[in-house]
Order: sequence, then structure tokens, then C-alpha cells
Amino acid sequence: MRKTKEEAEETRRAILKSALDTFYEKGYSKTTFDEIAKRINLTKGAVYWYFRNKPDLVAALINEYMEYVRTCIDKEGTSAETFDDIVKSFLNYADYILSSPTIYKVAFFLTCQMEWSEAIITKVAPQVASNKDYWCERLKESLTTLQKNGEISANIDIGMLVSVIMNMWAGTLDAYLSKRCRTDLKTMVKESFNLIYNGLKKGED
Amino acid sequence: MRKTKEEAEETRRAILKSALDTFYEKGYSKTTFDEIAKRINLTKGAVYWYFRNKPDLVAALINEYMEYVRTCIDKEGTSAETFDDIVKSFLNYADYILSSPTIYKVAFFLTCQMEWSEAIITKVAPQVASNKDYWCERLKESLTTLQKNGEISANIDIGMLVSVIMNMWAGTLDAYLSKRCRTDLKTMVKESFNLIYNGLKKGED
DNA sequence: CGTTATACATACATGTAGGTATGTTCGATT
DNA sequence: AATCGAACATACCTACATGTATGTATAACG
Repeated sequence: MRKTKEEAEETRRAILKSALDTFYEKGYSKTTFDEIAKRINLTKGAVYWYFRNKPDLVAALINEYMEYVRTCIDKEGTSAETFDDIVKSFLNYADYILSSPTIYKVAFFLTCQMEWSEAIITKVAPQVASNKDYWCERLKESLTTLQKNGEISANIDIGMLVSVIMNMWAGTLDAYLSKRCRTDLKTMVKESFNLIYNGLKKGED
Repeated sequence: MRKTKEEAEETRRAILKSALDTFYEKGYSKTTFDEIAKRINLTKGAVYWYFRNKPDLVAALINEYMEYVRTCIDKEGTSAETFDDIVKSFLNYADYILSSPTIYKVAFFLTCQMEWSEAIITKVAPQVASNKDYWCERLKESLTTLQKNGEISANIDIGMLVSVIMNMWAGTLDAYLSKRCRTDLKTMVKESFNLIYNGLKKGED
């Protein structure tokens, strides 16, 4: 029954994939090593061979896909020239979540099916936070440039603006994933940014 | 050991309070009827006497406090005359969450410590949604009035605006409760509404 | 080619959460 | 005053999830 190194790596990835499916469907605490294994015709022993326990498994899972997400963020590349470019980067991110079933499951799992126990928080939260910080930094740079170029009012605190935008984005995504919002995600994102940009005031346009 | 009706009602409320504390500290799935009972010097039997199972207990708990929240929303009373009034209503709500440990625990439990299994969704989600809808309706009325009065631009879709505001509010509250945001909640709310109202554009003020 | 460690399967040990059945006490009802 | 049922306590049963100990076939390595 001994496998080659490559075959072993395959089973490791198969376990992670099966784990994601199970977590996605049943939620964190109702997922057992036994079910993860049986879905791919293995036994608990195999899963325990690769992962000490559930928090470790989740951490490995998130780590796997967070890295993947980050490369996709990077791939998008150059910083924004206009506010519309920023909106587009968020729309791309939305597209990315919607078009990749795997990433969708990860996002759904993290926002709706996770239970943030102490062990999970210490192992998973830093990774998620790090990824968010990375995104925030890029957003901050872009907005600062826009402010220098005069597209954004000079008396706006960019740090605060970043926080507001991120909260709005998180809230929108969360509402969509948890099915509290029937509207299309990308439409919501567009409308949200449009509102923030133009404001509500009765103006002159 | 037989109690009077009033004493029995007291223990029922004591159980709900103990349940909230336990859910708040340990999360949904790690909370057991045994611990809920022992915290107030009772046994599992007592808890089972009042509640069939965990989903039912959670539903009763949420129902209890949602009703309470709704009366507080109502108490605030008359509809808004200016945009600032709307902001104030959200600030009041924030104040309310922050100043009442019980409501804070409910909010924290719902956003961070809950696992949305099928049974929970069918029993709890409708209550939460109903409460949100109620709030949305009042928000929509207020915004419509403001639009008629000319404080808000006429070409803004109020329905969409309500969604955006609610998402922003939910995202802000969630970030605060899950400790992802170090900034004070009320400050964040103020800044968020300020941004939505004035917009980012380099204007003429 | 023999040894060893890898990559699992199998079996078992243990704790514990959920649920029920039954007992017990006493307030309420007549 | 006797009875009944509410309000629990106690005991127990069962399922199952976590974790471990052991077995085993074989790839890798010298």
C-alpha cells in the first residue's frame, strides 16, 4: 500500500479538497475526520497521518488557498490611476470568488460555517488578517495617489476611508454569501462605490 | 423542590441568561446543557424541562432579546427629518449595543460564535431577518422623505441606498465585534455616514 | 538486497454530548 | 385531606467524535 512521494502529495491535496467540501456543506464542528476520509475512499488514519487535528487541518486549508488568493491579487498588478480602477479591482475580486467554486467555498466557510474557537483564532485569523492587510495597503497607496492627483477631496482621511471601504466590502460580501441579499454581488459593489464617490447630497450634475 | 409559577418563570429566565453567557464564551457547538445548568446550580433535567433541544433554546433566546431590541427601536419613535437624524438613530443603536452587556453578547454570539446549521437557520434566521426588515422599512421611509424634501439627490434609488447603508452598517459592526477594527464603533459609524453623504469627489465646500 | 521509514488501514480506548426514563418533592386544585 | 401534576433531580443509555496503538505493504535508500 506504500505510495510514491508524488502519490502521497496527491492524497494530501485530495484530503484538503475533501475537507473543504465537507466544511462547506456541514460546517466546522459537524465535520469529522471520518467523513472527510470516506468521501475519497480513505480512512481516518490517512487524515491523521497528514494533520494532527481539526484546527491544524483548517489552518493548512486556509493557508493553501490564501496563498493562492494572494497571487491572484498580485497578478492584477499595477496600481490604480482612477477611482474607477479601484472599483474594477474589487469587481475582479468579486468575479474571482464567484467564478471559482473552490474560492467560493472557502469564503462561504470562513464567513458562515466557521466557529471561531480559541484554537482556530490563533491559527487561522492571522492568515486572514495578513491577507486583508496586504489588500488594504495597496488600496491605501492607490487612494493616496488619487488624492494627490486631485480626484479625491484633499480633506479626506485616507486611513479612515480605507476602513470604511473595507467594512462596506466585507458587509456586502457577507450579505451575499449568507443569502441575506438577493441582488447580484457585482451590482451591489458598483452601486456601493458609486454612492461613496458621488455622495447623496443634491449636487450640480 | 416544587416551585411556584413565579419562581419557575425566574428559573426559565435564569436558564436563558446562563445560556447566553455560555454561548457567548464558548460558542454554539461547545456549549452543553450540562454547563448551562451547572452555572446556576441546576441539572440538565431542568434545562430539558423548558427546552427540547439546543436549536429550540437558541431560538427562544434570540426571540426573547429580539423582541426587546424591537421595543427599543420603536421607543426611538418619530421618523427622521434630516440625514443627521438617521445617523443619530444608528449611533443610538450602537450605543445600545455597547452599553448593554446582554445585547452585546447576543450580537457577538450571532456574528462570531454561531454555526448556521440547517436547524438553526430555519428557527433563528427568520427572526433576525424580520427585525432587520423592520429597521429597513423605517430607514426607507425616512430616506424617501428626505428625498422629497430635497436633501437627497432625486436620481438616487432609495431601495439600493438602503441596501448599501445596511451592508455598511453590518460590515462595520461585524468588524468591531470580531475585533478586526481597533477604532471606536461610533466614530466609524459617523465617518461612514459622513462619507456616504458628502462623497469623495473634489467638490465645492 | 536487506533495512528502514513511509503511507496508510484497522482496531481499540475514551470521553462526552444528546436524549430519555424514572424518581421525588411539593404547590395547586377539588 | 387526598390527589394530581408541575418542577425539577438522578440515573442511565446510546451514539459518536477524537485520538492512539498497532499492523502492514512497499517505496526509497544505502
